[in-house]
Amino acid sequence: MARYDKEHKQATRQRIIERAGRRFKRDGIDGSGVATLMSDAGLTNGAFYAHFASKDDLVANVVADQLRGQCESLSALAPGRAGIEQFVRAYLTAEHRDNPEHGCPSAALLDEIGRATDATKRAYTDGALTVVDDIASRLAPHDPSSARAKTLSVFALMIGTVQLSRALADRKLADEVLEQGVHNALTLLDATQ
Amino acid sequence: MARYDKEHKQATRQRIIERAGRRFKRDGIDGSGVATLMSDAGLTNGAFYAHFASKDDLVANVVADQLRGQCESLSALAPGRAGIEQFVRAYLTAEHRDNPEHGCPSAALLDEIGRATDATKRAYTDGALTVVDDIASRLAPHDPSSARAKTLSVFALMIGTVQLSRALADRKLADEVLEQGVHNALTLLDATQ
DNA sequence: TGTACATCAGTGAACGCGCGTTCACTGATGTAC
DNA sequence: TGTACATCAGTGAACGCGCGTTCACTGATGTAC
Repeated sequence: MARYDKEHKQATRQRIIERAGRRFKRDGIDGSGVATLMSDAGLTNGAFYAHFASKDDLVANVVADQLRGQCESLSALAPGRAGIEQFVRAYLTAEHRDNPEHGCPSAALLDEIGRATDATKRAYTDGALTVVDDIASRLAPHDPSSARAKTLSVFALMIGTVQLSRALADRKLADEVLEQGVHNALTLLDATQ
Repeated sequence: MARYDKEHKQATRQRIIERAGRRFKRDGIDGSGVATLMSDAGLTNGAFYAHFASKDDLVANVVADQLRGQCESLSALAPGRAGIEQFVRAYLTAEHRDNPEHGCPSAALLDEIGRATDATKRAYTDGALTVVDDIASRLAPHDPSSARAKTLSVFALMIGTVQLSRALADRKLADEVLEQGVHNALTLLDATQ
């Protein structure tokens, strides 16, 4: 049960963070207990505090990790505006709406993050800026900083759209909202500010 | 302690619903316990089940009530597009961001509503459509149904913007997002689809 | 080479607490006589 | 008019349960002799 090579504990920690990300996105942060999170990672509750100082500490780490993952996935996109459009269209799908556990952490958790600790909000801010600056640099390679606010705002539209689509009990209406979201996101991206 | 006129119990029920709305918007649904909700209404926990079948039942009623309130507040707006612009500008302010308990239920709770019971999602859908159809009829008095999807999408932008602004630890950036949100919401409203 | 020991990731029971929910009871008031 | 009773909104203690957190312990392995 012990004396593993020194990467082992790190790997376990990372596994807890990744599984917790899925669980949080599915059931909410307040809706996910430590015992469940540890069981998701194939461990028992007692081991949790060998890896994290508190649940809040885990939350901040999960938020940072989720946005890091989102940022990495951007590198698979086509360069320039085509890649952004690809991203927008993939984001605003019924598949994303219906599978929050594999989706965007912002769409699943943004209002809970707004009520979270400062450490979590800071982790969110840093991670979101990395994502957004990556996108902004594709949109306006010569002046990415001016594209930052615009990109953040388009991102807000995308987040709100998926959340709204998840909350609507009428499937047809929920699909319409996604479709209109694609149209509006692209309109804003192409608007000359 | 009893034998009140028959409106008394209804008034108490309504008071519970209204106070619970504020508490939910401040601390989240999962973050608000029944004992706290009743204490907010000046009562003790035991009386709760004389008014509601369960916490879920209260949640659905609160969601319906909150959207009804939002809809009523629309009647104070100027007629036509000017009223909509007024609404958008009031919504996307630091004041709204910093006082969720008096603000929009969608901005505070939308991702939790997406994980709630079907009854709650249905209450949300019905209430949101009433709000949105009211706005759509101001935008396009002769063809409100075609403006519905567009209005829902602008509403999604506004919701996402306030949530993002609440989650960002950098105040200046959070303010920028609101400002850009106003610009983009108005751009979309004026776009000829 | 074989044995005794140190290490330490993980176990699992327990802590006090608040959760949603139930229920026997209270006590102020309207009604009946 | 005065008294006994029925009503019923609200009380507050208790239910079992899961929460976040603590801690004495386990046991497989690497190291020392």
